[in-house]
Amino acid sequence: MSAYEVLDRLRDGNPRLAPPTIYRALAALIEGGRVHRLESLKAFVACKCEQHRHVPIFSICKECGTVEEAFSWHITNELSRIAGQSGFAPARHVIEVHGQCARCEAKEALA
Amino acid sequence: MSAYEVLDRLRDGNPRLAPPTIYRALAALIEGGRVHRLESLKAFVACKCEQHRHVPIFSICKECGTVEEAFSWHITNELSRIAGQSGFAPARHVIEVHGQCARCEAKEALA
DNA sequence: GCAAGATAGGTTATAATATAACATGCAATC
DNA sequence: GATTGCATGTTATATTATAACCTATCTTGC
Repeated sequence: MSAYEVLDRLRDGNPRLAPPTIYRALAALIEGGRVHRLESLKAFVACKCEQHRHVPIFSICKECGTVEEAFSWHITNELSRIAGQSGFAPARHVIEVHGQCARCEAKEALA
Repeated sequence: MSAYEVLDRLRDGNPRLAPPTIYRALAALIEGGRVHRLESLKAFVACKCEQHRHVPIFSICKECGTVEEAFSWHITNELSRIAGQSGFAPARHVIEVHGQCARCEAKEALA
């Protein structure tokens, strides 16, 4: 969902709502780990995990737009290690994989 | 460099240049692997590698904006494996690490 | 209680990023 | 030379995001 889609939805009940309000709310939710920003889509998703403090790995279907959230300490650590080789101190990871979900692949195979 | 920074530079020699021209050129360069888009910065970098067909891992310094490009088959494969667990077919990976580069850390330690 | 400052959220305006839609020109083909 | 197809130019606008300022509420010391 883009920030402006959120805005449109909330405007139904609250017609004076403006973009900064949305962006501030999203910033707070992201801060708290309840929402993630999908950088490559300029969009936002609710965090689906119980534990809101991991590094998320997103699989994004280019057909239907469905987003799956996964995580892996192994990848997070390995990524920190590689980035850290030149003395870089990692603070935030962005990991997104674009492709096609199982459902859309099946659909395409039929056609 | 943002698309509009590129535009401003090229406008010096070519005042009628417009955004779609820049975006089309960038799209072609990205297609050819000569340029990458930094999704989390809405910016573009020239690919510094000889071999323009790998999956890049970017380390982005939040102080000075310097971007380092690395790669790792291990991470790429592991990421494909994890995304693929639910039948997802990976096509494009976005891997970006934000943090502080060695130089900026040193500078901060002095201050 | 009340003035002074701090803080959160509202509001207006605009900046920055990106693309749609249409126009033009040029080359290849017939 | 007309026709068609493609690349690029051009205009306009859509989309995403933030700056700057305003207002109300809360807070702390007096």
